Amino acid sequence: MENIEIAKLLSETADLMEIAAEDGFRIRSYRNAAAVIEGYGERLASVRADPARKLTDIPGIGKGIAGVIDEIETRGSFDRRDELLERYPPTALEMLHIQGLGPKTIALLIEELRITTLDDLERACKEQRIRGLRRLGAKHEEKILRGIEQYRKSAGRYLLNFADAMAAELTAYLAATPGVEKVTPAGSYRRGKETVGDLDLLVTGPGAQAALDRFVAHPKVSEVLGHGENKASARVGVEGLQVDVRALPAESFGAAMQYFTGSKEHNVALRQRALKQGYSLNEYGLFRLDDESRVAGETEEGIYAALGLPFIPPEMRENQGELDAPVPALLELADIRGDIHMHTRESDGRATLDEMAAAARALGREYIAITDHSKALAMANGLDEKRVLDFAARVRALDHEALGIRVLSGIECDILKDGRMDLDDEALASLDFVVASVHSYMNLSREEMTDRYLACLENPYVKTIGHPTGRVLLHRDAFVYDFETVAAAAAKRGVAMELNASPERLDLHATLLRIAKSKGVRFTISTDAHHPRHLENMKYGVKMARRGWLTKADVLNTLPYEEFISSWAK
DNA sequence: GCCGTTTTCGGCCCGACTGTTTTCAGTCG
Repeated sequence: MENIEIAKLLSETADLMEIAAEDGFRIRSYRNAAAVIEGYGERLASVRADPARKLTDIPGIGKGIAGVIDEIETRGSFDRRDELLERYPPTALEMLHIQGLGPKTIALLIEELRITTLDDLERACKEQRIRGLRRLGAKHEEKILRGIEQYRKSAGRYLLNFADAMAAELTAYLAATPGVEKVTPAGSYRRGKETVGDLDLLVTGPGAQAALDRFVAHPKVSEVLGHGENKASARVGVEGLQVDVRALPAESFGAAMQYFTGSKEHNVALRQRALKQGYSLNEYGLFRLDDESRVAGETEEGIYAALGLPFIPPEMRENQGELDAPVPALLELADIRGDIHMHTRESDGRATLDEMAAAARALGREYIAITDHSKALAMANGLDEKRVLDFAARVRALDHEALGIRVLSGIECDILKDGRMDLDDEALASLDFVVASVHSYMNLSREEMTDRYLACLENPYVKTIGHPTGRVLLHRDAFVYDFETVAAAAAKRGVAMELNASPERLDLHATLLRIAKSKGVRFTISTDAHHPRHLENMKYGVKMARRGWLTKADVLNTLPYEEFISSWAK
């Protein structure tokens, strides 16, 4: 079994244990073990197979969990999980994803009202049966209904990194079929959308149809939805992502790529343009209207060129003016030189400064900023003024030559409710780089939140605004405030805005990037890594930047170290 | 459950808000 699947079983069981009100520390151990396993660089199966090694050598895994892993590897589940699943319906796990519902309330709902499905729960709220329960009232009914709505809205969507991993695995698998010449993902995944509903893979070559047969036989396929000559469709993995694989002839491969990459709106605009020029465009090619002869279709470039257009990068294909504007030289991953928002064990990260630096250097970064949380985030063990000063001195004393990478001392400082910084000026002045972020009071009124950001921009030490809208994909909506006013003020004050590259955030998103750019804002793109492997998420940030039409010149951490530092001088 | 040791048990576990209370449990970050 894969590490990720083992981790999932452990964290699900931790959820159930919470509903069963078991010991909190034990639950924590399960969660911690799940996180460790998910991030472990090697399959647990190979550790188990090696007589010279033990699972308990892995920090976070002791005798108990090691036994559980053995059980999982031999029979796919373990006793404690099975017992809990008999006591609680599977929906119990789903209910935990609803904002405002926690384990105690869920246990109460199941025990007192026999609620087993989301529909049950919705009905109970509407029939005002929740308010009869201990400690619960009318406000809870409203809150739960809102939570159910939000949850349903996000169901069936998947984060880009999840789609990315699945696309990589299936593309490699299909490409290994004899006679397959090309396998290319299309759809919203190729456009770099932050969430995707399904995954489209296009296959060409004499072995394309054999690839369809191989696809439906893939061990991760859980349900075949359709399997014909030219298309196979299936749900993949425990998560149930729908994947469509299409077999295509080489002569229309480019047309199919264009067609299936979308967006629908971009394609409509492109077809209208073709008609005006005397052509018809469909998924088989570009054809002359008069004699129906094929003009292009083998490549996407050929189609755009025949229509008198430059190649339009997939990330721009949203019908947001891309057919009428010059195509900018979009940012590339290779342009990125620094990663200037990340965490270590000083607050809520999982690795040390040295480990983060080494991982960043391995990815080719020239500089990083360590930006742990400030003290307002007590749960993350945020730094107070004294710890900040100590940390700044420690970074100054580092041997950057020996590290092979420049390390900046930084902080992700909380923006307090009224817009003041969580740390005093002396502490902020001691640091090289200050990211200012909102982590509390997220439901302020539009005016209050706007004023809060405007006040924060007055602080002379703030260099960039971290994850400026606070959205968490599939989970939490963006804060409400006057973005244009704040962006204009940031530009005026010389404060950058962050594009947070974490696949759970991707904040700012494309539309806001373009608005901010139009106001003169400069950007930083950072991973907000809490683990060395998160540093690789930079690619998602770059994707989003491209969706926002950003070029190298818009992004400060494309600058060489010395220029990056001096770019903040006002 | 795991971990660490001035080792084999005791520590791990913060702080604020919300909604329901009438002094606090539940949830969230």
